[in-house]
Amino acid sequence: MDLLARRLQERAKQLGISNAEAARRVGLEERRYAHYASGRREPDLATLVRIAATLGTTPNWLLGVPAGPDIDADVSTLVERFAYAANSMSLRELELCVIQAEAVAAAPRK
Amino acid sequence: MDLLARRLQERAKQLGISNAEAARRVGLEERRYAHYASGRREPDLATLVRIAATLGTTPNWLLGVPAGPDIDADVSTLVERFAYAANSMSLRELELCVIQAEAVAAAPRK
DNA sequence: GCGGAAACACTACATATTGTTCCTATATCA
DNA sequence: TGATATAGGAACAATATGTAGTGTTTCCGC
Repeated sequence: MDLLARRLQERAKQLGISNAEAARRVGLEERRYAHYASGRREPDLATLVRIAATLGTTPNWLLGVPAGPDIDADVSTLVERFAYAANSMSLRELELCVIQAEAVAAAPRK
Repeated sequence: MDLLARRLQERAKQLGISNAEAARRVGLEERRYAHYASGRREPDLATLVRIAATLGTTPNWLLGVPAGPDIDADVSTLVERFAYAANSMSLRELELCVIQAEAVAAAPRK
């Protein structure tokens, strides 16, 4: 399986949507998107960018390019997801999410 | 002119090399690379990644994807706070925070 | 149990796009 | 002048893509 395909599957799972739903959101025909998600075909660059934007990720992540040199890949991926989700929130909601996260970070470890 | 083409030209200039030299470094035939650098053709995804790596950039930059999806200053400040808090969390905790944030973002507005 | 919708895999083919070759032109330098 | 390097145009065979048809499996309401 191709890396892009795995990432598309993974991202859909993260968002809790089916590939067909992802296709609809991106504005592509189901079958066409299914080709990308199965690794049989590759999208052109403009389509890649649109898919990444719609799914709340970046071409870098879809193509398996590490975000930063020193940063932990898993952490930065999760922070990116948060940053994207932040755009769909009101400022107040975002603030509450951050407060909650800071509380989690400050919670005593066992 | 295509964006990728402009970025390739810009990057070559930054590195102080010709397009032909860039082609050699990436390991592509001059003519083929020249097509990318002129916007007449698009590379496949694997080639794009290789070009980006060789030229010391990323697919995101070559495709013009902004570093951070957020634009608002208040939003990016809060995201930064989150990123800082993320360092004090376990990966699992961070993941749960992100899932929670995504759920908030996806919740219907009144 | 049954019908229908949804998701996904496989095949096929006309079309569009690419990789490559051949050719021309300009600039630089020995 | 001759040699070398870079850049780009035109054209064609090879390749990859978009789309359609078909079939299978799973799930859900009745």
